Amino acid sequence: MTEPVSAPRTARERARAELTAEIVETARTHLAAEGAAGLSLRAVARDLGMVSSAIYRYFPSRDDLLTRLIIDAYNALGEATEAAESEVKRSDLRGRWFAIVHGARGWALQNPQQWSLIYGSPVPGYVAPPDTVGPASRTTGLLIAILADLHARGDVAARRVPRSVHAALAPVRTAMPPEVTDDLVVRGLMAWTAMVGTISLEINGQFHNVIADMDEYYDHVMERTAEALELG
Amino acid sequence: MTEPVSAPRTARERARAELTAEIVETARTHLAAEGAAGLSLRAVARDLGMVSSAIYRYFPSRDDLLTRLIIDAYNALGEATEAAESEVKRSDLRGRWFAIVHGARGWALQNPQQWSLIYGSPVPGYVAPPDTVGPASRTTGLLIAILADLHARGDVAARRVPRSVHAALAPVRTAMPPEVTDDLVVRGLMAWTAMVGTISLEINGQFHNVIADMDEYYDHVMERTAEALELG
DNA sequence: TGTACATCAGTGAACGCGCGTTCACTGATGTAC
DNA sequence: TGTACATCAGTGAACGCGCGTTCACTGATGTAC
Repeated sequence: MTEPVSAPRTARERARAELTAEIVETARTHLAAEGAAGLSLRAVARDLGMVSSAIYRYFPSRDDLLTRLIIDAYNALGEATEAAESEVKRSDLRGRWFAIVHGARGWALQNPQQWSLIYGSPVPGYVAPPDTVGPASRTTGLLIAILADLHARGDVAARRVPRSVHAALAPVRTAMPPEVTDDLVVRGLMAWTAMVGTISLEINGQFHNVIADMDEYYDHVMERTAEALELG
Repeated sequence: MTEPVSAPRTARERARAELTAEIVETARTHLAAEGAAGLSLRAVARDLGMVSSAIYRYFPSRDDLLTRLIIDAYNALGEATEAAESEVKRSDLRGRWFAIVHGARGWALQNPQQWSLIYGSPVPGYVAPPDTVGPASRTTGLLIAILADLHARGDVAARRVPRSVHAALAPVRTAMPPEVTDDLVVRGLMAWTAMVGTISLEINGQFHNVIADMDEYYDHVMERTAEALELG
């Protein structure tokens, strides 16, 4: 995922790159099984047949390993949604939306703990370093592009938004083409919340004994959300 | 919160009730500070000046204490929303909706860890016993009542919903008056998801550097959600 | 091409910590007659 | 009202476990001349 720029030359460097990858992969397996709170350096080392202190040659602390997992998770989700979205004709905004939301849910259901790592409750005592910001915005970037194209298309109703709300939107606007109307920004955020919220509630089991067939329900809800975005 | 039905008679029973309450309260404080994963029986006992094994006279295990905290959280949220909602004129459906969503967010911001306990990622290794079902449905019950009243009012557009989605809704329907249309059920679920999703994302810090003024934003989003529900 | 030195990976022992849970025990409180 | 017995709360020690991190060391790999 976040591989070094130049290919490793010496045997030592090659071995180092491979072992780092193995540590991350093993840690990811443990994460999937136990959750972030249960991730243990000693357990990872044990699985790899090394002594626990050896891990410190590769990661200075447990938190750094966690950071790596978080960045990888953002990137994996980003790749999943980008790959799906890129196969759709640019002019088909609705199709692009569905590619994103289905790509995201598919990935989330296959990697629930990784999803929780990025969209669930923060790991207690852990503070995310700024390196996570870039990967985190890959998926949201796809949605922003749709909003921009939607605005460019021009035939979108733009409701007025109160001054106070306009002011509240200032931070998101820095990541967005300035022409996009406040109304569209709000609808985009609500659509995003609907997607993330629905996926998270499903993963957390909140739809048990509520919805029998989540595939159908999700599809229908995302359909309605697309309509609210006027994706046609 | 879940106090015994009959008042305690003997000194022993009174002391027991009081100490149980103190344990729960101390545990809640620890939960607020460390999160569910960091909740420790020994730490609670230490705070109360008892030896760790003494806790076992009151709770058979850590999981039982957690269960108690979960039930209390559901009840506290239920009380917060019920209290707010009950002050609104019955015919004012829009007002009732706002009372619920503001009550919920207010409680959540004051008790973020308790919110995460019930709507966040499940505590690893913990399985919720069926006792939590009743308290869990207090707040949702308020929303269902609004949907029923909305339907009774009669002037609500009811869009057709595909057969497959109708089938997916079977479980929720068992907790709802049968006249409520599929369309309204879906809109209710989406409104609920918007509320829980927005609050959870806020608590998890996902709106950092996105929204400057969450009060304004939340209010506006809930306004739009009320419109989608046609609450007038 | 060969040698001398520097760099690095992995070891094994240790530090210091915290946890949930069990168990035999003491002493106080409650109950039945 | 007083006595004998049963119930219960709290103690203190222990079991067995796991964790993150540090440190001095060995031996292999890489680099400069």
